Amino acid sequence: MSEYERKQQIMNMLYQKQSLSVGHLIEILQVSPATIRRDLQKLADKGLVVRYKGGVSLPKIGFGHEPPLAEREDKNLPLKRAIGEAAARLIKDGEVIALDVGTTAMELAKALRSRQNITVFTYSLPIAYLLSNSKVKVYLVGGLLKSKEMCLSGSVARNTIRQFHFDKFFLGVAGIDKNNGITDFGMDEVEIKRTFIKHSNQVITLADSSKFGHVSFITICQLDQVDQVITDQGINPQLRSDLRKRGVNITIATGAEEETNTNSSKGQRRI
Amino acid sequence: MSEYERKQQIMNMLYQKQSLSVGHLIEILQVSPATIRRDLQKLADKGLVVRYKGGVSLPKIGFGHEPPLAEREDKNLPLKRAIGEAAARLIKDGEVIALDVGTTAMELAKALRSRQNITVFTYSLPIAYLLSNSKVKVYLVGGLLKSKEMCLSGSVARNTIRQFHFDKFFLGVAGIDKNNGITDFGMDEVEIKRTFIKHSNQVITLADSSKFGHVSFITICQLDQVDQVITDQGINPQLRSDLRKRGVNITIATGAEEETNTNSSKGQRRI
DNA sequence: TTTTAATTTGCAGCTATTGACAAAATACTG
DNA sequence: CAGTATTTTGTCAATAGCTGCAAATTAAAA
Repeated sequence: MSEYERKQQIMNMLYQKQSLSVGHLIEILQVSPATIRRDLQKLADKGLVVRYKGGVSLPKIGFGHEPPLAEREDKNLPLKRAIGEAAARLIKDGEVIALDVGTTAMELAKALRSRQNITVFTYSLPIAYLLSNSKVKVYLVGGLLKSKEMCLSGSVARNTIRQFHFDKFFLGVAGIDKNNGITDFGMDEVEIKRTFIKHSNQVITLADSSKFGHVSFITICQLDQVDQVITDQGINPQLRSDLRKRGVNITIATGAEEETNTNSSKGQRRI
Repeated sequence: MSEYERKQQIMNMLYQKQSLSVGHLIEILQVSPATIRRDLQKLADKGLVVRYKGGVSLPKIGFGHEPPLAEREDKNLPLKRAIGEAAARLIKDGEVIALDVGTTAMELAKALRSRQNITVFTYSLPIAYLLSNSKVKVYLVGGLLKSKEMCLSGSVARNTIRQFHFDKFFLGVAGIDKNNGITDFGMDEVEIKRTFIKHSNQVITLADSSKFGHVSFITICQLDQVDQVITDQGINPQLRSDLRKRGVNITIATGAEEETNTNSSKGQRRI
């Protein structure tokens, strides 16, 4: 078995068991301890696992488990995480929400893993996977699977959505602009987004500051159809006041409430 | 064989095996290592494969999360694979089929990865994921996500299914018995299975020999609603003739047709 | 603290890969 | 048709990468 396959298998097993001992891996993969440790070292360098003496585990943030989708690093991730956490605080017990595809929506999903009495509708398979071993009730819309984005689309998807009404829809976007409204690329996804908007009580847009003033290919909707926008501190004050003048309710996610006690005290120190 | 043909064959084999070694490719394609490596280099440049020392594999899209089902070893797996491959041979170009959840259906899905012009409907997320980077068109029904089986269920799922009609439904079961018919456990899944049966032209049951004479909790349907049963050589001849007397059309998958003709020069159905 | 276990590091052997170049096949041109 | 250019393929040597062993180091436990 090649190094690549070994790493693949380690990650697969980790997603199932959350943590693995080096000894166990030696038995399973039939290679020397040194080799396993070198593999784990490399995975840890990429941030895919957390190393501790005697084994590895998936990286943790707060309580739940870290996402399957940790592959590529996104330098805006901390911002997106703050936005996701701010968005999660808007969701009250018992609500039924709709969740868009994309990394920002994924961050919101992560923040929801510790919640209960929440129902999430989504058309994103990664988000459905992420929430599948939590107490959140997950509904997936039907439809044609788009392999690149791993999301569902088409008339089947829209028909599923039309059967329901959601308390809140959390919308991910490519661009938000005072003249051109909310824009995105990808016709299939835009159709789904519009359908969700039509069937939701409140539309809450998740957009990190890089999205402001940017215009993408397709207009999803105008600004007045959006009830609230959540973004990060990086937003240009000029843009912000422009949008506020247009009646857009903008929330700035500070991400101040950092997990100060995450990996303090005993056991499990990072290597 | 031209470079183009070689690349096609490499991709086809990859869809079946997920990863290949350079050495293996040299044997199969009968060219020098340098040539294989150049081919793989070009494929990797286009993002069609991921290169690693000693071989290649299909790129992991979205989440590098292999279904839990694939992981646990199943000593009946070779039998199930033979059944899956036999079932795949029943599927003709252009057909729209429905696929059940479970390991046997998963083997059928694996056998379909190298096909094209096939449309698959399923309520299993692992199967959808497996087929997502192939040329098969994948539709997922909507519904409530059951985290244990990673499948969709409930009235949303049934309503999605009711909108369609399928050429063939491949049914996985827990038990098949001459008196009690086809049985399974799990109310939610059984409801889905029944709905698929109602909307399919042909019902083909996939059942390894251990399932025969076994009765599970819930009756899915009687034997006369099933058009064909595919099983392995291990089946008790007595049971088999009993069922045949009842008009059940039983196919024995031998698994004999091991890759003998896969790479025999001009076999090449499609390029 | 001492003891024990896990990890890191350097080394040697092995295998895969890369790059340069020549040979062969193919396509193009007069 | 011959001759030339272009592309593809194979060979070989140099390089880089992986693995297992064992010694040295470091962290956890008693």
